[in-house]
Amino acid sequence: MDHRTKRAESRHVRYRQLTVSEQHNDNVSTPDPGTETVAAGSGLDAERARRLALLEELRAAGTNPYPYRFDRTHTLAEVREGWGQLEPGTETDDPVAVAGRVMLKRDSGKLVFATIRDRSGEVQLFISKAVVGDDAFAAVKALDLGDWVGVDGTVMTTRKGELSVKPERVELLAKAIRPMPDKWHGLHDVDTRFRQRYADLMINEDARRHFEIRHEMTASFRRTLARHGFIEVETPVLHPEVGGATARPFTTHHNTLDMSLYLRVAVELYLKRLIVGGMERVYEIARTFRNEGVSPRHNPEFTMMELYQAFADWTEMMAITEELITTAARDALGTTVVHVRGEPVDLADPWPRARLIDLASESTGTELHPSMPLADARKVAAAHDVHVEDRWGAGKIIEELFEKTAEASVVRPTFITGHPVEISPLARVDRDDPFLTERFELFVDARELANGYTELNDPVEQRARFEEEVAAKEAGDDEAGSLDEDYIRALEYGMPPTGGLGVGMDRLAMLLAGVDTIKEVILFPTLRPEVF
RNA sequence: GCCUCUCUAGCUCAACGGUAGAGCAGUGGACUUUUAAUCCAUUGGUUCAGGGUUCGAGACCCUGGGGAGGCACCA
Repeated sequence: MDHRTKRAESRHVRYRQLTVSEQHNDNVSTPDPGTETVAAGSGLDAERARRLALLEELRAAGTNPYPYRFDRTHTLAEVREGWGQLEPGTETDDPVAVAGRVMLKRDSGKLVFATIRDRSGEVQLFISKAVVGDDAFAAVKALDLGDWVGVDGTVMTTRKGELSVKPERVELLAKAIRPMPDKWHGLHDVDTRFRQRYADLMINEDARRHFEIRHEMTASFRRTLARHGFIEVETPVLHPEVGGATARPFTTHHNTLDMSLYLRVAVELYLKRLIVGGMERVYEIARTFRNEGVSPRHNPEFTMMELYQAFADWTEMMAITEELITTAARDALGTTVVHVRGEPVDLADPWPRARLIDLASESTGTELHPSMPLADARKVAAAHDVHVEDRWGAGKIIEELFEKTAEASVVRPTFITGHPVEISPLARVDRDDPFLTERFELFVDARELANGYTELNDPVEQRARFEEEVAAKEAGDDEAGSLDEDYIRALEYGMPPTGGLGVGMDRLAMLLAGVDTIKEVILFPTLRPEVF
């Protein structure tokens, strides 16, 4: 048996039924207690009641206002590609089946113009009463903005040259019960935009564009990493220990195992276990959770791409950082030029490198180095109004000084390098300076976008560094990690020389999309629950 | 967590302390090449919630709630 034929027939039947039911439209004034009460008045409730009543009429006439499928032959972009060059006033016999949401409707008596949109674009429907017939035309007139329709018709252009599909049949694919946001002004209320992302996406072109860019960026990363021989892996989200980053975790509990678990704050320690195991090049695009503040640059859950490469050091990590990001810009935007604070920045230009201690020294006017006496470092901090905890060493104080005095001026892409050992418990000591590490952070527009280093693979030294963290935690630092015995055991099996990198995907998406709040690149940002 | 701002019709926005309004959407009507179609008519409100001041509160004050920005913390 031929399903396709049967389906086409049944669609036709449904359509005819729909048009019959639409004749009820002429009868709204007919006494009908139920309809009368719901149709009275306006406002959201009345509008929903009106459309729900319409649904019941369709169903009563045997029409399903929510049919199961529609077979389309062309996306709207494909229609535009195929027939975009038609001269004004051209009629073709080229058949297409297209589907989309009704975005605009212009009723001019015996003609209705409707703009429909699918994921790929918009095309106008040119619906003629003479072509579709009286009943079907009434059904078209009863369509609401926001309804989904499927159309069989031919391609044409109007006298003014507007590319259009001239339907022979219009099938309702899904009835909208709730009105769309304003067709001209759109949806501005930020609360509503983030809570009802579906409404935001249907009406705001920019919102759709941000997430297309984000998708292209992520897809580009995967392609670049594949070219370099990296394997994508998935490691636990639920961690028995906190580690891999200095951050406050979310805590949860497993009932059957009766154990506390933490939502991961990083994937670093798991990925390096895989390097120990010999996987050589691994990465994870990892949803990560930090129980900290919410701000235009911070969401409690966010996405980091972390990669680890055996036999590489930090110099290779800087090179791949540049390649990943410039390629992603090219793939997502078609250009490597992005805008930072209104100024064009070409990501393809070389990214300067500057040592963190040099920038901090420059901005404070004092030579700073983690080997300096603690008292001197504290003096500089006091002079710059930087709060200092008793347990902090000179390295941590220098980092604070950098953040307070120098970070804001790093606007163009810059690798900040050479972080003090004290603030880099997993990074390897600089081969030329025992107080610094072979580490870098990429800053753009004063925001940290990436962080990478030559990995510490000496299990004895790693244990000592962990013990310092444990001491810090006991001294009251609730962001410090704990001692991960299993990770030390892994290192004891031997981890090859390794370079590692983490990239903040949300922040990179912000840079590419040219937005200044992280909520614009997270589909469903964390919000307090809505009260209904 | 603190400070500031903000919340009015489904959406976008008005309203000096003095009868809550407009545009869009909706409803009824006209129109066979429109482009946010246009034209005529028209429905629609617990002004976030609860108190208070006042002859009178959308507006002023207090408390609470949502959101935004800033600070703190972080990526």
